Amino acid sequence: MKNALGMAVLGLLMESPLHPHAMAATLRERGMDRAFKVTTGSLYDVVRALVREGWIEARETVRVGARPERTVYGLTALGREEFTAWVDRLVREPQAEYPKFLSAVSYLGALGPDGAVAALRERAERLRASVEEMRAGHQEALAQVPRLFVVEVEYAVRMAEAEIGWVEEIVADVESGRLAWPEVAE
Amino acid sequence: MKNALGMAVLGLLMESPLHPHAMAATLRERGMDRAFKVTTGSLYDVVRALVREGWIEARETVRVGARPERTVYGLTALGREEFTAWVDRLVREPQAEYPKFLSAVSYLGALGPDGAVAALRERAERLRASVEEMRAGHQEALAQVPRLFVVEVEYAVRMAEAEIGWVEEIVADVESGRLAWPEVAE
DNA sequence: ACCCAAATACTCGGATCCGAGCGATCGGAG
DNA sequence: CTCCGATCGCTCGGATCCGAGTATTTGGGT
Repeated sequence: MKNALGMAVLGLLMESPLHPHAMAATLRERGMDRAFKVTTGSLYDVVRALVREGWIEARETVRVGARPERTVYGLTALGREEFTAWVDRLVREPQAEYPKFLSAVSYLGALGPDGAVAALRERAERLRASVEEMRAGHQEALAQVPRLFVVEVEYAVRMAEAEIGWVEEIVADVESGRLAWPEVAE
Repeated sequence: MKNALGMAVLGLLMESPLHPHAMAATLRERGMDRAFKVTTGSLYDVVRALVREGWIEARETVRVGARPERTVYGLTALGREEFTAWVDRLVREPQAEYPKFLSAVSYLGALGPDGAVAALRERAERLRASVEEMRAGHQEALAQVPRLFVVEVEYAVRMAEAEIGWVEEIVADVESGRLAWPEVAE
């Protein structure tokens, strides 16, 4: 089990049994799709994998009207344990991840000083917008649920702000010449 | 073309034609494998994709001794253009990404206040170690190449520091009760 | 009464990812 | 000279990912 979406599924089933379509709907409704990429295709794969591991199990398959059957899944005892173990592990151990921006920054040189400054400025602008949006959503959410349930938004905001700070610093360094531009493949 | 490893390949070929195995070796030698996940399997897929797009082309296939043939690839004119366009786009537009930690934080509640504090403390510790390591590597690198070529390490360090800051703040908030723990599925 | 948009619920297959493995060759210790 | 481990360079196939498609049904507007 690699896919973090699996964790979201376990998290939902901690509350009550559900069928896959309902899981997707609930995740989106709660805005959890900001933390997990929830695509239908993957979801069904993930559910199958969780069954294979014995962490969830089919409870019943019901048919409402003449729509496709719904298979309702529930947690097993093992699944309950694995869920917290999973969360614990991901919190404890930083994973080596490869954000696209990190890759792109490695080749900042290719843009030339002016190109780099322009692109970085635009990024900062977009980041500011997304921070604004997240903040607003967070405020709204806080009116309805305890802070603990939306604390991940605070994390996302903080990270975005740190990135903005770094980007602006680099822009300043390029403009002041503190970040020299050796001649390089253009 | 989604895979950022493709960008790394183009970046290398800006300097001179190479065969896949040499690309992997060079990337690792230069420590670029901190920005790109470089696995052999993916590399050959990526190279094939770049050929399909017409961004690189086979230049020759040579055989040294009786070892497997090496196919040497070089950039096309199109590839040259696409490289900078690619970098530019990734710098300008923040991508929605889904770091595992963000997912895990969404379920921090499942650990209980004490469990959460313990896990977060360990994370902070590990992050501090990795910052230390990055800093050391960066110093060493600066002695040999211009800052521009290792500026992505500065970014990584900055982000890690921001994360440490956030983690420590949350720990404090939990301990002081500023982050309340509604009773919840355990 | 009728039509169309949205919702319901899932399947399918192509694209991608990636580690294990493979067959060969080279360098150096004895 | 000969054996062994490291290196060379790549292939293969399973696992995963995921968007587009399918087929029905409900609901609201006219």
